[in-house]
Amino acid sequence: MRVASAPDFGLFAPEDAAARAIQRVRVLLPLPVPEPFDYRAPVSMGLSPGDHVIAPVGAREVLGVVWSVEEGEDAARGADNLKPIIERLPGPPLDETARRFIEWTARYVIAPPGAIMRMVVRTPEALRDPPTVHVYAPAPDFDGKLTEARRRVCDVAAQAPLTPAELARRAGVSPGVVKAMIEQGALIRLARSEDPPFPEPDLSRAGQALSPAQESAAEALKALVRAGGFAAALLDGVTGSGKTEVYLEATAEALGADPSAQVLVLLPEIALTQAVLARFEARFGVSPVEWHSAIKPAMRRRAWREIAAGRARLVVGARSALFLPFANLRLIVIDEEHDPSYKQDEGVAYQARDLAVARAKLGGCAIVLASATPSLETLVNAQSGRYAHVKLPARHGAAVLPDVELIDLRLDPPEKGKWLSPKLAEAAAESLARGEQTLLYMNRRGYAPLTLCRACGHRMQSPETESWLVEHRYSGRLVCHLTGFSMPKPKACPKCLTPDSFVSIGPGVERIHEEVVERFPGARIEIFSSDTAPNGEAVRALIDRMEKGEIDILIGTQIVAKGHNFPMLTLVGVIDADLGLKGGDLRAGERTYQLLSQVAGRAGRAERKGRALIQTYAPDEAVMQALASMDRDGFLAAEARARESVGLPPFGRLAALIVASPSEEQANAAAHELGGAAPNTDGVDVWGPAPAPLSIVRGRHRRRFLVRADRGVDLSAYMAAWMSRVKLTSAVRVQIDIDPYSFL
DNA sequence: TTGAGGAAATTT
DNA sequence: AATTTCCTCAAA
Repeated sequence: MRVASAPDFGLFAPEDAAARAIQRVRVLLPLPVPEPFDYRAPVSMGLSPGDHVIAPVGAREVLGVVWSVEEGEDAARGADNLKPIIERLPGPPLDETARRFIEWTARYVIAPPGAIMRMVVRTPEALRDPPTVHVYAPAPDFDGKLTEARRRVCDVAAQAPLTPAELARRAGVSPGVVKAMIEQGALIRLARSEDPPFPEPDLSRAGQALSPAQESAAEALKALVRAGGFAAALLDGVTGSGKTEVYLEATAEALGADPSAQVLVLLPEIALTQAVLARFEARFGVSPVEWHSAIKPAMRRRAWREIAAGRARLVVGARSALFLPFANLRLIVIDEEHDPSYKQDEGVAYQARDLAVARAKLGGCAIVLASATPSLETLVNAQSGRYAHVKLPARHGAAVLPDVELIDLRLDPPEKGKWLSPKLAEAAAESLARGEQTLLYMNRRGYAPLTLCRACGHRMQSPETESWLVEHRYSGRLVCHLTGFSMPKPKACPKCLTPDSFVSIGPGVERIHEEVVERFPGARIEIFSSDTAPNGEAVRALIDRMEKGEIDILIGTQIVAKGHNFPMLTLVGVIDADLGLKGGDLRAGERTYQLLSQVAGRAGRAERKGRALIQTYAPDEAVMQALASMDRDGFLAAEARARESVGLPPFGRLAALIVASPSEEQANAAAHELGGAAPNTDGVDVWGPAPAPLSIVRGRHRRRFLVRADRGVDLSAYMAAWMSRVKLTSAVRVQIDIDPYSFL
């Protein structure tokens, strides 16, 4: 604290000159404020852009990042009114690429930059030196006598310094012995980091032997990596073609480029299992650094610190890993790039796959998008030459395409109250008789999607969203699959009070199970859904039983679509192929093709040809025809033509805007005001407002706009301009979703 | 007046 | 996002 000096000393007091030497720093805080805040800091703090600091905000102290620094007379003027930076944190600064990525993302998704910052920064602890524990090693210069017990403690401690409790336990002596040795100086204290660096990937290991096709694909990707700078590639290969081994070679190439090079592999959240990590470990001798929602805070801190320092070289994570503060990212891999889980719909809405391409561009690094069923967006980019198109044909001996047949439910309907058509039931019986396995795919959890009162026609609905409650018969509850709301199934209709008046309409996996048990008494039948296998352990146990042939018929939701290969599985039956096509979603056809071709692909190996039977009421639909002939490219070409003709993505842009308010009138008023304020621009269509399909969520009434723009239009700028024209009361929330995937 | 309780404004 | 301030309503 400076003491006010007398006027006659002022001119000469050196601390006064020092005090004037201040910097004005702009700090981006992880708060939803529109711009970085200004603070002052002494020049001696030596701040520069990217540095992490603690700054006062109101009564709080918040972690932020220095965005820019100004020095000199101009900067000092008026800076007295600014609050001072409290502290500069040690630890590596956020590099320029990371900072530009935050700005770019904020602009693109129309969020305040601080909202993006909140996804990047963790706690100040991740920036301070890691916590340490005290461990003890034998004192080299200790010359006192050693008893037998003490001798043993020294031997253990000489192997590796340990905590007193560990030393005592491993040496098999009482803690008192160790304590006395410490007091007498026989052991010396060392500090060991609780969060040590992760072990380095071993690049000297050879990868798996690659087929000639894999070899040339790997070579193509390695060439892109070696070239340096931005480059994108679609790695396009069917399941079982060995895509993982190919991108692991590109990973090795990138890591080998320089000793601080980092690689990020993004996977759909569900794929982050031990099995996948094991493949990385087999290749590089160490487990990669993991990043996803289930990682605990202590590991999060450690991973963040090591990634920011550039010491964590290989990171595998879910979509949120894209916002980690990489110091020298040289390659991004997006596995299963078509997977819808890369799209975040809530809060800050973003498509991690698209942001990753932007991140790669900003950082001048390579990006590989891998899939057996690429998204139309990516395929169009590959075909137009913006991305390299690296194709990988099926490996000999791997799963071969099954024979796919459509079952026209109009001509071959199931009996009343049943869901398996005679053809499918017969095929399952044959498969059972041969001792082979059957998979029945039904993408709906629970027993029945609708519970109806026979007496008055009342539908059981979720109180918040008014969507139907799905009956779960095993738990005896009615569940809303959108919000998670659940209630016990009532004894009587809540509307007309008639007891036992409910009828269950439509099938879910539990109902299919009921039917299959009735049809095939004695067969071993199980359900595979997130209800029967809620965690990784249960999933593994179920897959294990299936692999060992302990299950004859497995009834599963889309959880079965992902990567398991069951050698004895020869028949796949899709109960209701039309389910995913309902709702008029832009990508419904694409998603149905991806999901069903993946499910069908579970059937059969080279030595046992598989069969997939797809039940549909619309066998003439392009998706169904494409599935029957397994003609992926034909289907995508038709889909592309259809989208191009109406200017939908990827041949145009889309944005959704949802206004939500607790009061319906307020929501309507806000929607009306927004509707009137929409700028009139060539090449932009604004549709709406309309009540959102989920018209009430968490007690808020929702109104929805959909905006379509030609490809050349800067849709983010359009939406931002639109928003700046209206000032809404704070009770009304507006959510903008650039390139929406969910149309609820 | 006082004080909940909730909406609105503020944070550099 | 997290506080602080402002505002309204109702009881004393």
